Amino acid sequence: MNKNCEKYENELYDLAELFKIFGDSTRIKMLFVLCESEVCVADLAAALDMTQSAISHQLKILKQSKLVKTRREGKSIIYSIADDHVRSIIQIGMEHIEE
Amino acid sequence: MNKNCEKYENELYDLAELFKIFGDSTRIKMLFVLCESEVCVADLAAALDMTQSAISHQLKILKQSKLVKTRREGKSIIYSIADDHVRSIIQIGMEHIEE
DNA sequence: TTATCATATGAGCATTTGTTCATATGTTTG
DNA sequence: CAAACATATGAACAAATGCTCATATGATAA
Repeated sequence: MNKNCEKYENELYDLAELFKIFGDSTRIKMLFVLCESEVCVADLAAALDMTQSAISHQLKILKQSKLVKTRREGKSIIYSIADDHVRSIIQIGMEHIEE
Repeated sequence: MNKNCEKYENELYDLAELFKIFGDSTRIKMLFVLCESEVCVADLAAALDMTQSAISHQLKILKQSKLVKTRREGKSIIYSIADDHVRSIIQIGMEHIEE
Protein backbone atom coordinates (compact mmCIF):
# COMPACT_ATOMS: atom_id res chain seq x y z
CA MET A 1 0.00 0.00 0.00
CA ASN A 2 1.19 3.47 -0.93
CA LYS A 3 2.21 5.46 2.12
CA ASN A 4 3.97 8.29 0.33
CA CYS A 5 1.30 10.74 1.33
CA GLU A 6 2.37 10.02 4.87
CA LYS A 7 5.98 10.57 3.93
CA TYR A 8 5.13 13.87 2.25
CA GLU A 9 2.53 14.81 4.84
CA ASN A 10 3.99 18.26 5.51
CA GLU A 11 4.68 19.16 1.90
CA LEU A 12 1.17 18.18 0.92
CA TYR A 13 -0.28 20.18 3.77
CA ASP A 14 1.66 23.25 2.64
CA LEU A 15 0.60 22.64 -0.92
CA ALA A 16 -3.04 22.56 0.10
CA GLU A 17 -2.53 25.81 2.02
CA LEU A 18 -1.02 27.39 -1.07
CA PHE A 19 -3.85 26.37 -3.36
CA LYS A 20 -6.36 27.47 -0.74
CA ILE A 21 -5.12 31.03 -1.25
CA PHE A 22 -5.80 30.82 -4.98
CA GLY A 23 -9.14 29.16 -4.34
CA ASP A 24 -11.18 32.26 -3.67
CA SER A 25 -12.73 34.53 -6.29
CA THR A 26 -11.74 37.73 -4.61
CA ARG A 27 -8.12 36.75 -4.08
CA ILE A 28 -7.66 35.31 -7.56
CA LYS A 29 -9.06 38.50 -9.07
CA MET A 30 -6.70 40.53 -6.95
CA LEU A 31 -3.75 38.43 -8.05
CA PHE A 32 -4.90 38.68 -11.64
CA VAL A 33 -4.99 42.47 -11.49
CA LEU A 34 -1.64 42.54 -9.75
CA CYS A 35 -0.17 40.31 -12.45
CA GLU A 36 -0.73 43.11 -14.93
CA SER A 37 0.38 46.06 -12.86
CA GLU A 38 1.22 47.16 -9.36
CA VAL A 39 -1.61 48.96 -7.61
CA CYS A 40 -2.50 50.54 -4.31
CA VAL A 41 -5.21 49.26 -2.01
CA ALA A 42 -7.83 51.79 -2.99
CA ASP A 43 -7.36 51.07 -6.69
CA LEU A 44 -7.65 47.35 -6.11
CA ALA A 45 -10.88 47.94 -4.23
CA ALA A 46 -12.16 50.05 -7.10
CA ALA A 47 -11.12 47.50 -9.71
CA LEU A 48 -13.00 44.73 -7.93
CA ASP A 49 -15.82 46.98 -6.75
CA MET A 50 -15.34 45.95 -3.15
CA THR A 51 -14.81 47.77 0.12
CA GLN A 52 -11.35 48.87 1.13
CA SER A 53 -11.67 46.82 4.28
CA ALA A 54 -12.47 43.56 2.50
CA ILE A 55 -9.56 44.08 0.14
CA SER A 56 -7.22 44.94 2.97
CA HIS A 57 -8.12 41.78 4.86
CA GLN A 58 -7.40 39.69 1.80
CA LEU A 59 -4.16 41.53 1.07
CA LYS A 60 -3.00 40.57 4.52
CA ILE A 61 -3.53 36.92 3.67
CA LEU A 62 -1.75 37.30 0.33
CA LYS A 63 1.17 39.02 2.00
CA GLN A 64 1.47 36.47 4.79
CA SER A 65 1.60 33.79 2.11
CA LYS A 66 4.37 35.75 0.41
CA LEU A 67 2.43 35.94 -2.82
CA VAL A 68 2.57 39.73 -2.88
CA LYS A 69 4.97 42.35 -1.62
CA THR A 70 4.57 46.03 -0.81
CA ARG A 71 6.29 49.36 -0.93
CA ARG A 72 5.19 52.83 0.04
CA GLU A 73 4.74 55.58 -2.50
CA GLY A 74 3.56 58.87 -1.08
CA LYS A 75 0.48 58.19 0.98
CA SER A 76 -0.25 54.89 -0.67
CA ILE A 77 0.98 51.36 -0.25
CA ILE A 78 1.69 49.76 -3.59
CA TYR A 79 1.15 46.03 -3.84
CA SER A 80 2.78 43.81 -6.44
CA ILE A 81 3.25 40.14 -7.23
CA ALA A 82 6.06 38.67 -5.14
CA ASP A 83 7.51 36.34 -7.75
CA ASP A 84 6.87 34.67 -11.07
CA HIS A 85 5.65 31.42 -9.55
CA VAL A 86 2.38 33.17 -8.93
CA ARG A 87 2.02 33.92 -12.63
CA SER A 88 2.94 30.35 -13.53
CA ILE A 89 0.33 28.90 -11.23
CA ILE A 90 -2.42 31.14 -12.58
CA GLN A 91 -1.24 30.46 -16.12
CA ILE A 92 -1.32 26.68 -15.81
CA GLY A 93 -4.65 26.81 -14.04
CA MET A 94 -6.06 28.84 -16.91
CA GLU A 95 -4.81 26.27 -19.38
CA HIS A 96 -6.72 23.58 -17.56
CA ILE A 97 -9.90 25.67 -17.59
CA GLU A 98 -9.74 26.19 -21.34
CA GLU A 99 -9.48 22.48 -22.06
CA MET B 1 -8.29 51.77 -14.04
CA ASN B 2 -7.91 48.10 -14.84
CA LYS B 3 -11.24 46.41 -15.41
CA ASN B 4 -9.94 43.18 -16.89
CA CYS B 5 -11.02 41.20 -13.88
CA GLU B 6 -14.53 42.24 -14.85
CA LYS B 7 -13.91 41.15 -18.40
CA TYR B 8 -12.57 37.80 -17.22
CA GLU B 9 -15.07 37.51 -14.40
CA ASN B 10 -16.26 34.03 -15.37
CA GLU B 11 -12.84 32.59 -16.12
CA LEU B 12 -11.50 33.85 -12.82
CA TYR B 13 -14.46 32.41 -10.98
CA ASP B 14 -13.86 29.02 -12.57
CA LEU B 15 -10.18 29.30 -11.82
CA ALA B 16 -10.91 29.92 -8.16
CA GLU B 17 -13.23 26.93 -8.14
CA LEU B 18 -10.47 24.79 -9.61
CA PHE B 19 -7.88 25.82 -7.04
CA LYS B 20 -10.43 25.38 -4.29
CA ILE B 21 -10.44 21.68 -5.10
CA PHE B 22 -6.66 21.48 -4.67
CA GLY B 23 -6.86 23.59 -1.53
CA ASP B 24 -7.74 20.86 0.92
CA SER B 25 -5.30 18.48 2.60
CA THR B 26 -7.43 15.43 2.11
CA ARG B 27 -8.07 16.02 -1.56
CA ILE B 28 -4.51 16.95 -2.39
CA LYS B 29 -3.29 13.78 -0.69
CA MET B 30 -5.80 11.77 -2.65
CA LEU B 31 -4.67 13.34 -5.89
CA PHE B 32 -1.06 12.77 -4.93
CA VAL B 33 -1.66 9.07 -4.34
CA LEU B 34 -3.62 8.82 -7.56
CA CYS B 35 -0.79 10.50 -9.45
CA GLU B 36 1.36 7.50 -8.67
CA SER B 37 -1.12 4.72 -9.29
CA GLU B 38 -4.77 3.97 -9.79
CA VAL B 39 -6.53 2.77 -6.67
CA CYS B 40 -9.91 1.72 -5.40
CA VAL B 41 -11.85 3.64 -2.76
CA ALA B 42 -10.99 1.32 0.11
CA ASP B 43 -7.28 1.49 -0.66
CA LEU B 44 -7.38 5.27 -0.80
CA ALA B 45 -9.08 5.31 2.57
CA ALA B 46 -6.40 3.02 3.94
CA ALA B 47 -3.59 5.09 2.45
CA LEU B 48 -4.88 8.27 4.06
CA ASP B 49 -6.13 6.53 7.20
CA MET B 50 -9.60 7.95 6.82
CA THR B 51 -13.09 6.51 6.69
CA GLN B 52 -14.48 5.15 3.46
CA SER B 53 -17.32 7.63 3.71
CA ALA B 54 -15.10 10.68 3.98
CA ILE B 55 -13.04 9.52 1.02
CA SER B 56 -16.11 8.76 -1.01
CA HIS B 57 -17.54 12.21 -0.42
CA GLN B 58 -14.31 13.81 -1.59
CA LEU B 59 -14.05 11.52 -4.58
CA LYS B 60 -17.43 12.75 -5.66
CA ILE B 61 -16.11 16.30 -5.66
CA LEU B 62 -12.98 15.29 -7.56
CA LYS B 63 -15.06 13.47 -10.13
CA GLN B 64 -17.53 16.29 -10.60
CA SER B 65 -14.57 18.58 -11.22
CA LYS B 66 -13.32 16.10 -13.79
CA LEU B 67 -9.99 15.74 -12.04
CA VAL B 68 -10.39 11.98 -11.69
CA LYS B 69 -12.13 9.27 -13.67
CA THR B 70 -13.34 5.80 -12.78
CA ARG B 71 -13.76 2.30 -14.05
CA ARG B 72 -15.07 -0.86 -12.49
CA GLU B 73 -12.86 -3.83 -11.83
CA GLY B 74 -14.61 -6.76 -10.19
CA LYS B 75 -16.33 -5.45 -7.12
CA SER B 76 -14.22 -2.34 -6.88
CA ILE B 77 -14.30 1.06 -8.51
CA ILE B 78 -10.85 2.11 -9.60
CA TYR B 79 -10.09 5.81 -9.55
CA SER B 80 -7.37 7.46 -11.59
CA ILE B 81 -6.18 10.93 -12.58
CA ALA B 82 -8.29 12.32 -15.42
CA ASP B 83 -5.52 14.09 -17.30
CA ASP B 84 -1.99 15.40 -17.07
CA HIS B 85 -3.02 18.94 -16.20
CA VAL B 86 -3.60 17.69 -12.69
CA ARG B 87 -0.01 16.51 -12.46
CA SER B 88 1.24 19.81 -13.87
CA ILE B 89 -0.68 21.84 -11.34
CA ILE B 90 0.61 19.80 -8.42
CA GLN B 91 4.09 19.90 -9.86
CA ILE B 92 4.24 23.64 -10.24
CA GLY B 93 2.73 24.14 -6.83
CA MET B 94 5.42 21.94 -5.35
CA GLU B 95 8.10 24.02 -7.04
CA HIS B 96 6.74 27.12 -5.37
CA ILE B 97 6.75 25.43 -1.97
CA GLU B 98 10.39 24.43 -2.28
CA GLU B 99 11.53 27.98 -3.05
C1' DT C 1 -31.89 -15.36 -7.13
C1' DT C 2 -30.07 -13.81 -3.08
C1' DA C 3 -26.44 -12.76 0.14
C1' DT C 4 -22.40 -10.16 0.26
C1' DC C 5 -19.32 -6.79 -0.61
C1' DA C 6 -17.71 -2.07 -2.20
C1' DT C 7 -19.15 2.28 -2.80
C1' DA C 8 -22.39 6.24 -2.55
C1' DT C 9 -25.36 9.39 -0.19
C1' DG C 10 -28.09 12.33 3.15
C1' DA C 11 -28.62 14.72 7.43
C1' DG C 12 -26.47 16.82 11.23
C1' DC C 13 -22.79 19.18 13.46
C1' DA C 14 -18.60 21.69 14.30
C1' DT C 15 -15.15 24.43 12.13
C1' DT C 16 -13.48 27.55 8.90
C1' DT C 17 -13.93 31.42 6.00
C1' DG C 18 -15.16 36.06 3.93
C1' DT C 19 -17.55 40.19 4.51
C1' DT C 20 -19.22 44.23 7.11
C1' DC C 21 -19.03 47.87 10.39
C1' DA C 22 -16.63 50.61 13.42
C1' DT C 23 -12.43 52.22 14.60
C1' DA C 24 -7.34 52.18 15.16
C1' DT C 25 -2.79 53.16 13.19
C1' DG C 26 0.56 55.65 11.10
C1' DT C 27 2.35 58.69 7.17
C1' DT C 28 2.21 62.65 4.87
C1' DT C 29 1.81 67.37 4.02
C1' DG C 30 0.09 72.06 4.81
C1' DC D 1 2.36 70.21 15.07
C1' DA D 2 -2.19 69.03 13.46
C1' DA D 3 -5.42 67.70 10.08
C1' DA D 4 -6.19 64.71 6.44
C1' DC D 5 -5.67 60.67 4.18
C1' DA D 6 -4.67 55.68 3.13
C1' DT D 7 -4.46 51.46 5.08
C1' DA D 8 -4.94 48.01 8.81
C1' DT D 9 -7.46 45.58 12.28
C1' DG D 10 -10.90 43.41 15.54
C1' DA D 11 -15.38 41.64 16.57
C1' DA D 12 -19.52 39.76 14.90
C1' DC D 13 -22.25 37.24 11.78
C1' DA D 14 -23.66 34.45 7.85
C1' DA D 15 -22.37 31.12 4.58
C1' DA D 16 -19.59 27.40 3.11
C1' DT D 17 -17.05 23.27 4.10
C1' DG D 18 -15.56 18.58 5.73
C1' DC D 19 -16.35 14.90 8.68
C1' DT D 20 -19.32 11.34 11.02
C1' DC D 21 -22.96 8.15 11.44
C1' DA D 22 -26.45 5.57 9.58
C1' DT D 23 -28.13 3.69 5.69
C1' DA D 24 -29.05 3.22 0.66
C1' DT D 25 -27.53 1.49 -3.82
C1' DG D 26 -26.09 -1.65 -6.96
C1' DA D 27 -22.96 -4.97 -8.99
C1' DT D 28 -20.87 -9.50 -8.14
C1' DA D 29 -20.60 -14.17 -7.33
C1' DA D 30 -22.20 -18.33 -5.05
